[in-house]
Amino acid sequence: MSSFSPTFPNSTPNWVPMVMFSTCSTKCNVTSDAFVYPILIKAAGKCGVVFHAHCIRMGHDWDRFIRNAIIDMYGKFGPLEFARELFDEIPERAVADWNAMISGYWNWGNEVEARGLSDLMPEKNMVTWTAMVTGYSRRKDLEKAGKKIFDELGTYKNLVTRNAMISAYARVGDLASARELFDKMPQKNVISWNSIIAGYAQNGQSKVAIDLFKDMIAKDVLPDEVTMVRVISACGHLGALEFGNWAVNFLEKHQIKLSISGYNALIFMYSKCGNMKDAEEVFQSMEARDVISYKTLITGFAAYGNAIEAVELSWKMKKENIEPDRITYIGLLTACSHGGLLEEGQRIFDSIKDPDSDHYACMVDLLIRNGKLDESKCLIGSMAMHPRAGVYGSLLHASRVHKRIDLGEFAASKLFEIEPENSGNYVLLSNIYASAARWEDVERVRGLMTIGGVKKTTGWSWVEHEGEMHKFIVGDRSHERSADIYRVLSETEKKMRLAGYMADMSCVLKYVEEEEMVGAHSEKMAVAYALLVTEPHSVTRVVKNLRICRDCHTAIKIISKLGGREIIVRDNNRFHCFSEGHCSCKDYW
DNA sequence: GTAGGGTTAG
Repeated sequence: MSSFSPTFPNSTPNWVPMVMFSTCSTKCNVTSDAFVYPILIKAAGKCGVVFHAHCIRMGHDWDRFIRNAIIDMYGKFGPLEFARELFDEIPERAVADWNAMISGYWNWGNEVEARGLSDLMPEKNMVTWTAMVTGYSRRKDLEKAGKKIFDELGTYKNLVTRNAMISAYARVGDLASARELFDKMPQKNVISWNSIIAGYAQNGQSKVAIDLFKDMIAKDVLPDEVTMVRVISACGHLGALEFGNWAVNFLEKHQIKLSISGYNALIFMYSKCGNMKDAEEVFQSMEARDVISYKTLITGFAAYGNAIEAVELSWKMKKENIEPDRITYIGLLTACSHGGLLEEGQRIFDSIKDPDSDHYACMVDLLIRNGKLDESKCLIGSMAMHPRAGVYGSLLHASRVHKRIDLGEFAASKLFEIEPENSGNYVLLSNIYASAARWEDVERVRGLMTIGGVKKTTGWSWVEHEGEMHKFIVGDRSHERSADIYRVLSETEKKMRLAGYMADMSCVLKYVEEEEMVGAHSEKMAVAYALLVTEPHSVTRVVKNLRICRDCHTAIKIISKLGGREIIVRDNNRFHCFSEGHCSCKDYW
């Protein structure tokens, strides 16, 4: 962050709204300069400027271009009916008019009208096909109707349609086809790279996305903002702060300017990496913020346990007249839950107009963390909709912590119905029985898993070192420093035991042999590796200050270097900052 | 000299 000084190049240039305003105010009394208007309207659209331009009067040859640009604008920003009115008034429609209208329908998710128009139009071109392919892939509906379009494309294959197909394949999760098409392309441009990088990133393969980005650089293709947004976001998902900082330097070096989404990606990356100071700095430096800026930072604070900051942000949001959406509320409730703000959480929950199952799950979690297990069961009972897995998941976890077998059985029975394939639920229930020494029940639950053919998912974890990601899989010894890792692991265990941290150790090391918890083994490998490459001699000191948060026992990840007496550990989506024997979440054992 | 491809959130 040190050398990072943001500007806002993509804020709307002043002249655009001015010209737009004069266009409208003169009732589109176009002059011979009218040919610039379609370009200006398009430019305005790219900047997000919407203006009222429904008053077009035809009187000039160029007006059909203006009208087309306006249809496009309404198609993007609404109201769509205005676009349709203009479209219906056209006596002789050009292919471009049909295409603009069809894209408008797809933008608003109206497949029926989009398809209807495409069937009606007398002649299609490449643009029509591209719009249709993209439309179907957005609906994840390539199988039903889009495949036919793919085949029909035939002679229309060019750079743009291929790019559209790559992102279409990626959007429906068919990365193999996307990659095949990408590799075989006679020409590529930056959008081809963006499409394939986005494809991997969207499908949870952030590492491949970053590797492709490295390829791209090596091939001297200059990335643009969209590439960087994807790469920075991928760094966030991986917790790869070193490479993320490299990317920030790259932005500066190549003078790639960021818009709001670029800044949002930076907020996301820094928050995910536990670097809330820089996340907040980016947020503060922005000239304009949207709901994503807010919810990303709120979610970051929530994960880090800074409930007050999260709640204060929601007030600031109100002042800026930005309406929280459902994910913002999830972030806020999570923050209250992790920060112990029961009343504030309850107040926020009550203020949600139409709470969904996820909001209930957060609320159940909040009640449980405050010891209100039976109240949470009541809340579940009061739900108008069918509770999703997360709702019972919170209850099941709490039942283990509070040793409430009755509630655990209740939650597990529901979870076995909703997601019978999820091995974690069986493991948790069997652990609940085990902690009460009810071995017959332990065996019974394991039997259920065998009968149902439920397989434990393979645990894996990773840690970043010098810009490279190291992946560890349960039972895997293929890492080049595997011998060292196991040595550090066993030394750590001994030192922890000598230091008298048996209880904490259970979370980090107890299950090395048993591999009881999903992923625990690989997480420990990652921890050991982090110790190995950072400060191998400070293991004892770190261990002395370590307290394990009750949520950490499923997954532990060190994402920062072990400097001083502070250690930042990350589980799936939450940070725990331990120092002096305290955890930032105030939720440690 | 219109229209089509890539963008952030639990």
